[in-house]
Formats: sequence, structure tokens, C-alpha cells
Amino acid sequence: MVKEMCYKLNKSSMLYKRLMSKHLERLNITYSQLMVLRVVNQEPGITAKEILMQMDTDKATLSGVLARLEKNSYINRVKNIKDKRIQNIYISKGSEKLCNEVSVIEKACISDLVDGITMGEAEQFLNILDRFIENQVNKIEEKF
Amino acid sequence: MVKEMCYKLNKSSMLYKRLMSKHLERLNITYSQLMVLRVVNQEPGITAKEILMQMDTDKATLSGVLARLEKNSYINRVKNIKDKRIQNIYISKGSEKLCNEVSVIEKACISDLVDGITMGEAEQFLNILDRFIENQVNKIEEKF
DNA sequence: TATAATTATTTTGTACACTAATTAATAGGT
DNA sequence: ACCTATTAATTAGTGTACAAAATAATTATA
Repeated sequence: MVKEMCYKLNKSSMLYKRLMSKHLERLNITYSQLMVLRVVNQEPGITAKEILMQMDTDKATLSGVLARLEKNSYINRVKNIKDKRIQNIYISKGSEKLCNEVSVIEKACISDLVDGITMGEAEQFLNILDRFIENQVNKIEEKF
Repeated sequence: MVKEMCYKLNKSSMLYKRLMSKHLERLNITYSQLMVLRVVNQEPGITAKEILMQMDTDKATLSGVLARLEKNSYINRVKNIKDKRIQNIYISKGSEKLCNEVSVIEKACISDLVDGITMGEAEQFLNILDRFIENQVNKIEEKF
């Protein structure tokens, strides 16, 4: 039962990434890059460390995503004068527009996914999923 | 709401892979490799094509996983004489044992994940998730 | 029978996730 | 001030996901 849950969670996650990727293809940005870009958009001047605290990912992974975002001129990184280890990250002009544009795509992309699923069911689903995730987090932090 | 579901499905999936990876580390096999190995274990002589039909993955990805499994002597690939395009895949001696061993690890690894979640809730969850996945599959097949 | 279309699989190239190791800058303790 | 520890971020290396192209063998068709 639990095994089935895990398996299907993985499957669903994979399908979602596939779906979003296909829709984002023409915008020349990837799903992971977009997730990061959004955080930067909401908090201009944010640091990599701060992004990490909001997004369950790895610092090495984030470093690569940021590098690609900068290479494609979606963001700018400015060395902080007070602490030279830190870079403040800003969204570049025009990319804010992209963020909004993507929200439309995303809505179109996922609106059909709840077909036949009631509001109450969705709430129940989220409630259980939240508890499941909490257990996962506890388990991971347990001994490693 | 849907967005939140998608986001958390991704998160949970990521956490699960992280959790399993850490437990599997000492066995010198990865989660993806194990999933494939299990299918081969259940159906000796299976072909890559047939594995693909059971597992939601990509042929190129599977090709790589199989190559690594063979390199590490978990499987053997034998060219089919009737149709030389095909390779029949067999689990190598000793690896069956690994499959069983992993089931124990997996149980220990995931048993705590349903803490505080009742059987009924789990069933409900799976029921909704199934419908969600079906919608995803339909959406992906829609136009691409 | 030669050619075209199809099938099974691998290769190539890009992006990510994660670990371990490294670099560079700062902070703390004596 | 010196040494050590810590922190922020990058780099290197392995494995995975996926698209597109290549390869090789088989089947279908003209």
C-alpha cells in the first residue's frame, strides 16, 4: 500500500515535469529554471543561500541552474560589498514579464488535471500528502 | 490548489528518491537500477522493449540503466538468434538475492511514512491520485 | 530483388539531482 | 595578530530524464 503510494507519487511527479517541460519548450526556459526565477522575482537581491531555504534542492544543483539563468540573461548576479562570499541576485529586465506569461501557461496546463476531482477531495488529498511529506522529512533527518 | 498539489507531489517524489538512495547506497545499486532489476527478476529473458511497456521511462534512459546494470554484473544480455535486434535480459546469479534483500530495506524505509495515516485515508489518497494520473496521461497524449 | 518503412536499441547532447571536494571570505577564540 | 572553524558558493564526477539522430536488423512494398 505505502509502496504503491510512493510509486504513484513518483509517476505523477514525472508526468508533471514532462507536461510542463513540453509547454515551456518554446519559451526557452526549463521548469527548474523557472521555479528559481520566480523566487528571485518575488525577492530581488536574494542570495543563493536564501533560495535554498525556500526550495528543497541541493546547493550544487542550484548553482548550475543559476549559472544557466545568468548565461541566458534571465538574471544578474552582483557581488555583495559587505560580504564578498555572497552574490545578490536580481531578475533582469523583461524577465518579470516572462514570469507572468508563464502563470497563464501553467494554468492552462494544469487546469484539466483536476477533472472529476472535487474541491473537497483535493483538500483531503493535500491534507494527507502534507502529513506524508512531514513523515518523509522526519525520516530523512533521522540519522543522516 | 492544483498548483499546490503538483508542487507537493514533486516534493514528495524527490524526498522518496533521496530516502531510498541513502538506504541503497551501501548495496552499491541505485533506485532506478533496482526498479529495472526487479522487472528482469520477475520475467527472465525480457527485452528492453517489454521493460519499457511496464515502466514509465524513456528508451534512452533505460538503455543507460541497463548498460550500468550489466557493467556491474547484475544482469546479462544475450543476443536473440531469431531477431538480432533484440537482446534477452537475464538476472545474474546472486542478484536474485539482492532483490529480496532490498524488499526488507524498503519495508523498513517506508513503514514509518504512513504514521498517522489511516488505511481508509491511504485508500482515498490512492483513489484520487489514480484519477489525477489518468488526467495527466490524457493531457500529455493530447497533442504531442 | 532492390528499396522503403518499421522496429529495437544505442549514441549524442543538454539539463538536473546529489555527493564530495575545493575555493574564497568571514568570524571566533586564544 | 594568528590559527581554526564556519560559511557561501563553485567544481568534478556519477547517474538519470529526455529529445533527436544514428545504427542495425527486419518486414513490407513496388
